[in-house]
Amino acid sequence: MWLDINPRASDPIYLQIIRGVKSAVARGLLLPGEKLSSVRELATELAVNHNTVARAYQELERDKVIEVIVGRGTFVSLNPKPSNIEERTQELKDSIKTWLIEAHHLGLSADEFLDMVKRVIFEWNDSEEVRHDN
Amino acid sequence: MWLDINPRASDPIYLQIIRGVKSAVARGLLLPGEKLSSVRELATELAVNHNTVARAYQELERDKVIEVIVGRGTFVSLNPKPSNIEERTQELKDSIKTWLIEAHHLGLSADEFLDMVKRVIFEWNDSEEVRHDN
Amino acid sequence: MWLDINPRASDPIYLQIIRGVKSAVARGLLLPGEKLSSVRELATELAVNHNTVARAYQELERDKVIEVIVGRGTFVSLNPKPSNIEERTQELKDSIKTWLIEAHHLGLSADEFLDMVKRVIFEWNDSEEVRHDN
Amino acid sequence: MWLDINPRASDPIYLQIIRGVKSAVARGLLLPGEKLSSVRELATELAVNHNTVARAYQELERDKVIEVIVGRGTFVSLNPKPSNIEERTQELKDSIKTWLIEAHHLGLSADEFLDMVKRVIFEWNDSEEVRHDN
DNA sequence: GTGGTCTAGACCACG
DNA sequence: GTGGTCTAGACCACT
Repeated sequence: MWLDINPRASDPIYLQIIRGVKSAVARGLLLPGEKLSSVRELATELAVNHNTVARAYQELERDKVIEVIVGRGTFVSLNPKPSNIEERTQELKDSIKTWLIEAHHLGLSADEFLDMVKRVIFEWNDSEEVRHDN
Repeated sequence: MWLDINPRASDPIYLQIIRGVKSAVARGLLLPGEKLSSVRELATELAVNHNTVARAYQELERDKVIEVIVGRGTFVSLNPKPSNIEERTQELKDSIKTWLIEAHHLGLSADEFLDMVKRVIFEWNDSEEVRHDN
Repeated sequence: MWLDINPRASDPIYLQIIRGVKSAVARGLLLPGEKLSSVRELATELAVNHNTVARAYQELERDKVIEVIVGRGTFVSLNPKPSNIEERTQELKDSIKTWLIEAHHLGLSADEFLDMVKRVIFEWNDSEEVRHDN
Repeated sequence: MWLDINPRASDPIYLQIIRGVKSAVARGLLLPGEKLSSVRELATELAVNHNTVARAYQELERDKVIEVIVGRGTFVSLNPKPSNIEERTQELKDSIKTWLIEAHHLGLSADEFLDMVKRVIFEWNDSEEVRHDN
């Protein structure tokens, strides 16, 4: 299973699902057009309430990451075009700034922080090409 | 005022205060040993309840960002030594990964993400030396 | 009820709750994975405000004694890993030293103090196996 | 100076003074009959408010650790007989139990806790004979 | 129903 | 005047 949920984590399960799906799409574990498990199937697999999965799917649809075709199911978008790019890019920058400050208080310089980012990207690339042909 | 709060933001006020103080310390707007506004003063300035400020101060003290001297007030730590460095460094990396995925879905490549990080750091450095001698 | 609180004691109620829970966990009255009373239930039982219980639970969670599963409740940690072990071990030693001095002024020699410690441990062991199989 | 105060510590200064004096007496740094600094002298030396020192002296007198002879000064008691021994012995036991539980949650067994107590006693004895003849 | 956050207002310990 | 604690009651997010 490419999705791994931790109910003990502090961030809400629906967010973990959203991130999990986004991650899988970004890494090519889920390909454009591919069908996702239904809400109830996924809820059973993950042992969570189906309302939780439904909420995650709704937000993913709003983000144009997935598409619902009524009567057919839910699919990974063929042309993912997130809607409010500007707003979310700003969020992204705010987050980076927050974490930069956090890093500072952890004793990391800006350069060390940058190195950490590079390392994360490297690890990410390293594990990316898992399934582009499956 | 170096701190400003948005009571309608989604993240809690006490967290905004914590981040604001950490940011001010990291940028030298608040110098080691400097006295902070008292709990009730700051509460009045920010128009929030004093318990909210108290909670923020307590968490900052646990993080060794600030120190309380009973009956005298609250001061920026002289030697800030955060305690759970390992754990929090891991959180930091997890966060970066999450935002890397988010960036991907915003149409940014890893390189573009890295550029954004560099830009944020640059802007940060640019505004850092605001008050080291004031 | 394995927890009882004295609202007129000098140490704060939330600390009494923390100690009570830690004690119950240490003695096996609360087993790993077991569900605790909800914040509001316990508040009612103890006749204290729910915020007071919430604060105690939050500190216990930071200490990894308990875990919160959102929407489900609060549970005794399966793998308790306190974080600041070194710092807190030092506090422990300082405390012992303080009490050793106190014992001296109560007319106890170091040996008698040690005997008292042994006795406390003995009484503790004696009551420990209360419910490992319940 | 045999007394060392840390205003940044979490426990109140007056308690630190009490403990400092008790410790000095227990170790023979202050001998029975010896004169203590006056309240105002000590307050100046320690750079604390004289009310704080006064409070500490009052409690030390109640504990029969020191004696005030009006017009002459304050002296270490010749026959130290603390008053409410039973009550305070119970406090002592409660404290030990609290710290035993704390040790448990720090991953220490009862035996390791006992070893720690022995070590503290040993270190104490090691530094005790500093000034019995001065 | 679960915990998390916030307000308003009160009291206490400390310096 | 400083922070620490507590209550009563409210609203929100999550499952």
